[in-house]
Order: sequence, then C-alpha cells, then structure tokens
Amino acid sequence: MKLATWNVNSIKVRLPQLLEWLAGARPDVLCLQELKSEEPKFPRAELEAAGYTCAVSSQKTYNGVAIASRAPLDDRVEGIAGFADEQKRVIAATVQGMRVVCVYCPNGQAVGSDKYEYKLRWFGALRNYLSAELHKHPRLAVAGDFNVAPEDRDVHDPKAWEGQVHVSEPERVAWRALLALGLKDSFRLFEQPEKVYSWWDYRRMAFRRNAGLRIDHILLSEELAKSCTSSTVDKAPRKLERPSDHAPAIAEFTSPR
DNA sequence: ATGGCTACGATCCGTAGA
Repeated sequence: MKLATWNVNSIKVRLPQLLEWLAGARPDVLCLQELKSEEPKFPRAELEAAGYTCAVSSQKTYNGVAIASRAPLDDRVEGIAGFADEQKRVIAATVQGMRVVCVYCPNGQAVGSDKYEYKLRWFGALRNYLSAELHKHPRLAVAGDFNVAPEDRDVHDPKAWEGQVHVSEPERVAWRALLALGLKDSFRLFEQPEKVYSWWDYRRMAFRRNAGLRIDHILLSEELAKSCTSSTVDKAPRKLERPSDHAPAIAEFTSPR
C-alpha cells in the first residue's frame, strides 16, 4: 500500500505531470493540495481513466484539496467540524479501513500578521478535529502541506530562517501538539539522509542549490505507523519543466494480512 | 536592503504563495 501527498500548485497546469507521475509511481492513495480551481473543473474523467476515484473540496483561485484513490472512498467529510471556514483546506475519506485526512494548512504569510493568527487558530481547530478522528479511527493518516518545518534539520539554512513563518516557535508548538495526540511523522520513523526537503522556492535557483524546506508531511496513528515500511520524498517531478514548487511525499505500508 | 518566480484573474498590475 502506497500513500502519497503532493501540493500541485494548480491542478490545471500540473495535470499532465500528475497523470505521468501517477502512471510511474502508482500510489494507491494520493492527497492533493492547492488545486486553485473550481470544483466542477476538477479533471475527474482524466483521473478516472487513470484508475482513480476522487473526493474533492475546491474553490476558484485559492486552496482546494482532493483525495484520489484506486479503491472506493467512503464517508467523505469536507472541512473541520465545528470550525467555520470559507477556505477549502481539508477533506477526509475512508479507504479500505484507513481514514485519510488531506490537509492544506495555511501559509501564515508573516509572523504577527492576520494570516499568521489565522494559521495558529486553524492548527488549534485541526488538533481538536484529529483528536476526535483518532478516537473513531485507529488507522488514521493525515497527509498534506503543513506549511511548518518541524525542526532545524528540515530547513536548508536555519540561521536565515530563524523566527520566520514556517519555522517560528508557535508554529512548531502547534505541530508538536499534533504529535502529542499520538501521531507520528512517518518520515522520522526511519533513518534518513540529511537535507531532504519537499519545497523549494521558484526564485534564485533554490532547487538547484537544494535550498528547501520539509513542509509536506504524512502523519500516522500508532497502529498505522507499525505497518509503515518507508517514507520518502520524490524529487523527480520538481526537476521537470514548469514544475510545482512542492515535491510528492510518499509512505509505504505492508498490506493488511 | 530589496527582490528574486509562478499562478490566477483581472488587465497591461495586484494578490498570494512559502
């Protein structure tokens, strides 16, 4: 079983790359973020032809999330229960007994800004939501763009980024509050090479210099973590012409029984 | 010290991302 997450930065622009990647990587489940397109425009037919059924929550211009799956998706839920939000950032569904929550966490723009305050409030609501989900679903995966680099080793230049949005202490505290629920960062279940990132700025040849951040994550409940056999980032799509600024993160599991 | 790219929706620039 292979679960992946990818912030595609426009489903319209990235569709050819997405289909190509699906054909090669063949994930069983893929969480998508930043569709940036109205829900009726989501390319359901193209993904269907590629073997995937989709749960979509999207809007014009900003945000937008989806779960694509080879197996049927049940009990679809959009958004965070009890947290009123116009922004389409969360969708959840159950696939073969595994609850999958796909998240596009707020960027936060700049520490101290209104958007930063929103980010922290949003993470508080996410924590409460996931706490309830964990009680209902022992096999829970939360995958997406968290817009938080959890530790300095997830940052290419910790000195330059010190105190900035994505690495600030309140954001890292919000991240650790998710771990405190019993969720595991799948990437850190394994010995990893240094300087693995999932996002690189389009500017200043950041990808060439590997000047990145690891902000796309797959969190697993303890029960799911037990069957996880690897967690990696696939840099290949970031090398293509006109890439997303994010690369896919992938977790693999031993098949149940 | 600043702006550097990219996508979008609206124009020929502003907003947002991270």
